Amino acid sequence: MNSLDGLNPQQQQAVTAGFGPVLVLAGPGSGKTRVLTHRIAYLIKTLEVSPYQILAVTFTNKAAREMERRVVELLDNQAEGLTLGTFHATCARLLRREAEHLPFKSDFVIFDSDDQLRLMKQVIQELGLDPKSYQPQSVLSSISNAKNELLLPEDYPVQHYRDEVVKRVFSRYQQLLLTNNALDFDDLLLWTARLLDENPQVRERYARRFEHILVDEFQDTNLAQYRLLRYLASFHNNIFVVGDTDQSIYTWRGADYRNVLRFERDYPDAQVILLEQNYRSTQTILDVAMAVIDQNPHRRPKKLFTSRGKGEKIILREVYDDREEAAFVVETIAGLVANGHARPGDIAVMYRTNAQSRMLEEAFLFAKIPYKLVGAQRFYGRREVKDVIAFLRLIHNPDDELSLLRVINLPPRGIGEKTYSTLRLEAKRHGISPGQLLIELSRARESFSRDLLLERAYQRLASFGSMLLKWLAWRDRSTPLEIIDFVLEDTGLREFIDDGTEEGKDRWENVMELRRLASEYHEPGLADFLDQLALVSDQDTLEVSNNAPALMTLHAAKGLEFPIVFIVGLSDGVLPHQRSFEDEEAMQEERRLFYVGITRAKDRLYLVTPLHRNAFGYSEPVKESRFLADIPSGLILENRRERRYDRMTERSLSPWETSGIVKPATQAKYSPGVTVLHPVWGEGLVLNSRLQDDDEIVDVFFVGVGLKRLAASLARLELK
DNA sequence: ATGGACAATGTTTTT
DNA sequence: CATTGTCCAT
Repeated sequence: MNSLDGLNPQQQQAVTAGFGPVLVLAGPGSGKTRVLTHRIAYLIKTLEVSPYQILAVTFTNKAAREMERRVVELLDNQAEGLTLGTFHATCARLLRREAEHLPFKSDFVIFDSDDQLRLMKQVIQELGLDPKSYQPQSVLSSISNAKNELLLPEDYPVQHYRDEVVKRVFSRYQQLLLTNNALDFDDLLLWTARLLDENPQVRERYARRFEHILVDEFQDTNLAQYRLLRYLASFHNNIFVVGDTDQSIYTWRGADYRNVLRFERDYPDAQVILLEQNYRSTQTILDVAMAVIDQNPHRRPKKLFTSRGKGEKIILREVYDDREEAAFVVETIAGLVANGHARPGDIAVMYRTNAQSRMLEEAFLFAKIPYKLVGAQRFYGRREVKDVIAFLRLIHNPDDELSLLRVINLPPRGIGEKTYSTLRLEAKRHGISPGQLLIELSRARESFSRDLLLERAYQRLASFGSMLLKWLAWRDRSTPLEIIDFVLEDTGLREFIDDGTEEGKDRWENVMELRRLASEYHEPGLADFLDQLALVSDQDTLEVSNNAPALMTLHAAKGLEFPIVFIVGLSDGVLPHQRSFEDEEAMQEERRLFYVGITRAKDRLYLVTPLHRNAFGYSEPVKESRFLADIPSGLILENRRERRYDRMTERSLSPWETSGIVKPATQAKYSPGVTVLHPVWGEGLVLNSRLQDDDEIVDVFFVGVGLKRLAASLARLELK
C-alpha cells in the first residue's frame, strides 16, 4: 500500500518533505497527527531510516500512544526501536541513563505539584518567611518560570527585594530536592537541556543518534524544550515541527508560541507548509471559529475550509444560572440520546474552570446518567491513592523524606511530630537521610542515642524501619503489583481506608484501581510505574471507548474531537476569565481557548450563557461573554430567556431582599429531588423547577421516557 | 498523639 | 459555601 494514499497535496508535501528543518502550520482538524505518523512511516519505509534514529515527542501520553498505534499500523510492526514519548518522560529516561554526569542518582523520584508545594512550605517555614507575603504557590511559579528559562538559583536575576528572597528560597528548595533525590517537572527539562549544553560528548552522542526529530504541538514548547530540541537536532538538522499558534493556550505554564517565530529565525532555510483543509467540522462551525479568532491581532492569516458542507447552525442558549445550565445540558443530552441523535460517548461538555464541573456532575448523578470526568487530579490526587504511591516512592527511594513523612504514621502507629523531629535531627547528625537511619535503626540498635527517646517511641520507629527493610529486600525482585500487596498487607491499610462507611468503600475502590494499573507492569522495579504515575496528563484519563458524555476543562479538550460539544459558562469573568481583563496578552489567550473549544465540535455546537453567577454563596448578575458578540448572527440559533424575567433579575438585589423577606408571588410546589406522578408517563424525578409568568416550569426525568419540561398548571402532576 | 471544633481563606488553566 | 488549616481538649 502506498502510504500517501488519502493525503491532500499539502499533507503529502509535508510527509515527503526533504531533509532539513520543516515547519508545518496545521489548523485544527487538518490531520496533523496523520501527517506526523505518515512522515515517520515514510522515513522508515521509503527513505529507509532506522527507527532507532527517529525521535518523536508529544505533550501527553495519550497523544504518544495514539501516534505509536498508528505508526505500527502503517508499518506492519516495523517500528521497533522508535523513540516516541512525551517530553517529560523522554527526558526522565535520558536523565536516568546519564545520571553519572549529574548531581543526582539515577533512581530519582519525580515530585508532582503537590510534593512541590509541601516542600516549598517547608522551605518558607525553615527560612522564617511570612507565608502571607511569600505565598508558596507564587514563589513556586517564579521558580518554575526561572527553570523554564534554564536558570538555576545562582543565575536568578535580582531586581527587587522580593527577587532576593526568592533567590534564597529557590536555592534552598533546589538543595532539598537534591537531598531527597528528587526532581520536579521543570527539572526534567532543565537538567536535560543543561546536560546537553554543558557536556559536548553527551550532546554529540544523542545528536548523532537522532537523525530525525519530530515534534507535535510545537506552539506549546517552552524555552527549555526549544533549546533541548536545538541541541538534539544540532548534528543532522532534520527537525520537523507541527503546531498552530492559534491553539496556544499554555503560556501561563511557560509555553512560548514565539518559538514558532524563533524557529523560522533560527532555521531560515526551513520549509513552511500550511494545512488549512479541515476534516472535522462543518463549515458553519469553522466560520464561527474563524470569526472568533480573527479578532486577535498579529495573526498569520489562515482560512479554514471543509468539504463537509454548511451543516446546522450552532445553538446559543441563555439560562438563569449554573443550576439551570446544568439541567439544560443534562436534559438536552438525555433527549439527544433518547431520540437516537447521538450516542452518549459522542458528547462532551467543556468549561473554563474545574469548579464548574460540580454542578454538572450533580445534575448527571441526579438524572442517573453516567458521565466521564476527564482529569488526572480527580484520581491521582485522591488522598488514599497518593498515600499508597508515597509508600512505593519511599521503597523506590528511601531518601525521599517527603514520602516518608507522609506514610511513617499511616495508619496511625504512634509516631507523631515529636518522635519524627528527633529522628530527623539524629539523621542529620549522622549525615544520612531519615529513611536511611530508620533502616539502620532496625538493624543495629546502637546507632541511635537511646536516651533521646522513650523506649516506646524507639520501638515504633524500629518496627517501621524493619518493615521498610523487608520491602527493600524484595524490591528488585518484585513487580509493582507484588510490592503494593506487601505494603497493603503489612501495614493494614485496608482496614484504615475501608472503614465500613460508603466513602471508605469508594476509597478502597480507588486503591484497587491503582492496583489494577500496577498489574500492567510485569518487570520488577518501580521506576517505570512511578514515572508514569508522576507524568500522567489529564487527557490520559479519558478512555476512548467509554460510552458516556465527557466533562472536561477547555484546556483538557485540546487535541480531542466530538460530534456534539457543549461549551458552558459563557459569561464575562468566567470565559474570558476575570484575571485576563487587565492583560491584553492574557485576553488573547482566553480567546484562543474559546477557539480551541469551538473547533472540537464536528457536527453540533451548543453555547450556554448564564445570566447569573453563583459565587461564595451569592448569586450576582453577569454579562454574557464578550466573545459571543463576534459570532455573526446568521450562524447562530438563539434561544434566550423571556425579557420580562430578565428585567426582574438583572437588577442587583439588596441584601435584605435576598435574605428571603421578599417572597416570590407564587410559591414553587415542586422542588428538585421530589418524585411526581404523571397520568401518561408515570413516575418521574423533578430535576429543576422555577417560577415564570405566574406559572411553575418543572423539568422532570421519567424513566423510559426521558426529560420533559412541563408547565405545572397544564400537566396534571401529583406529588408522590 | 490524636481527633474534633472553629476560623480564615479563597476560584484559572496543568506536564 | 466549601475546603483547608490551626488551635485546643481529650
